[in-house]
Amino acid sequence: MERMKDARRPTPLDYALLGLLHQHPMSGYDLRRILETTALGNYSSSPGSIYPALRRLERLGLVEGRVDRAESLRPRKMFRPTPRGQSEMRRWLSQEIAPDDVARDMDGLMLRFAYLGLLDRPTATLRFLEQMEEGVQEYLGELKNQLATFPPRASIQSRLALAAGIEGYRAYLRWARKAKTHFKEARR
Amino acid sequence: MERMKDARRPTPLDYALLGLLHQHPMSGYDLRRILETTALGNYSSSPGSIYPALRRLERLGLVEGRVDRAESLRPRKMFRPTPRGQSEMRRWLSQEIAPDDVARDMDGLMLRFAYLGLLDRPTATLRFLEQMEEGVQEYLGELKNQLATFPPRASIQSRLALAAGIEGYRAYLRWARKAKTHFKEARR
DNA sequence: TCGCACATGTAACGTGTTACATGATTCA
DNA sequence: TGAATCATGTAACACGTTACATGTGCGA
Repeated sequence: MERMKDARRPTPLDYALLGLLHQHPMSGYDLRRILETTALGNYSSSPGSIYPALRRLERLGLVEGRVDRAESLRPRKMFRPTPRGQSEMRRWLSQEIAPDDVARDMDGLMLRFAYLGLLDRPTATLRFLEQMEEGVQEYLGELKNQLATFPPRASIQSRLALAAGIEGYRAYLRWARKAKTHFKEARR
Repeated sequence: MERMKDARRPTPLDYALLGLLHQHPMSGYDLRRILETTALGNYSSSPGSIYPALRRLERLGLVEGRVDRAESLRPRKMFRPTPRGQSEMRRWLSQEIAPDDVARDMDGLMLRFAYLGLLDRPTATLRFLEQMEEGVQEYLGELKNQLATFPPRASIQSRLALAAGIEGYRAYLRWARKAKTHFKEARR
C-alpha cells in the first residue's frame, strides 16, 4: 500500500484510449485512425496529443507497450492495458454521476457509458442510466427556468439558442429511457 | 495598414465575453456571475480564466476597460467593446460554417448563433440556419453509416452511445427547421 | 519516380484549471 | 464578531494545438 508519487489523474483522452485498448491491443497509429474517423474524435487526435498520452498512461502504469515486428524496418509499438489499467478503468466506470456532470460534461458521461460494457454487470448500466435520467430532468428544469426568466431585452437568437440546448437535453432524456428498455431486452 | 504583431485570434471564451459586453458594459465580476449561473458556463469561468481573458481582449484592442468608482474603496473596472471589437465580432458572426464545425464544434456554432442578433440583418440568421441544417444532415448521414457498419463485437453500450449522438443531432435538425420559421415570423 | 499510407515522435506555445492571495462591504 | 458577497488579481501546472521532422513500403 505505498503512496504513489506523481499520481495525476488520467485525462478524458487517456480514458478514451484506455477504453479502446480494452477491446484489443493496438498501436498509437491505430488509435489515431480510430479517433480521426469516428465520433470519438472530439477527444482528438493528431500525433502531438496521442503519443504523449500513451507515454503518460505508461508512466501511470495503466498500459504496457511492447515493440512488435522489432526486426522489421517498420516496427510498431502495441499497447495493452495492465491489470492496474483494468482496475482503474473499472473504478472510473463505476463512479456515481456528479451533479455537475450533466450540465458541464455530458460528453464525458457518454464516453463512460460507451465503455460501460467493460464492467460485465448489467445493473451498473441501468444504474447509470437512471442517475443520468434524474440528472437530466433536474437540469432541464433549470434550463426551462432560465428560459422563463430570460432578460426581456435579449435577442430572439439567444432565446432560440437556449431552446436548442433544452431540445438537446430532451433528446438525451428520451434516449436514456429508451436505452433502459433496449438494454433490459438485450440482456435477455 | 500596418501588419500587427502578436495578432493571435481570440479564443471561444473571448468571444463569449465580447458578446456579453455588446449587450452592455460590465465588470469582470459581472461576467463571471453570468458564466457561473447560465448555460454559457461551459466557456467558464473562475477568476483564473476570465481576468486574463479580459486583459487579452484589451491587448488585442477589442475591449476597453475604464475604472469606475475610482474614488470609492471598492472600485471596479467596466469593460466595453471598442469599434475594433465590434467589427471583429461582426466578422466572426458572418463566417461561413466550416464542414468540420458541425461534427467537432457544435457548441461554438451555438455560441455564434446566440449572438447573431448583433448583426442587425435577418438574412444572416437565416443563412446560418440553412447552412447548419445542411451540415447537420450531412453529418447525420455519416453517423448513421457508422452505426450500420459498427464492429459486430462491440458492446450494446457503445452502440447506444452512438445512437445518443444521432438523437442529439436529430434534435438539432428539428430545432434548426423550427427556428427558421420562428424567426421568419418574429421578424414580421 | 512520384506520392500516399504507414509509423512515431519532438518543440514551442497559449490556454484553462486549481489554488492562493488580498481587502472592503453588508448583514445577521 | 463573523460569514458571505463584492472585486480583482497572480502563479504553477499540464494539456492540447500546431508545426515540424524522419523514414519505410507500396502501388500507379
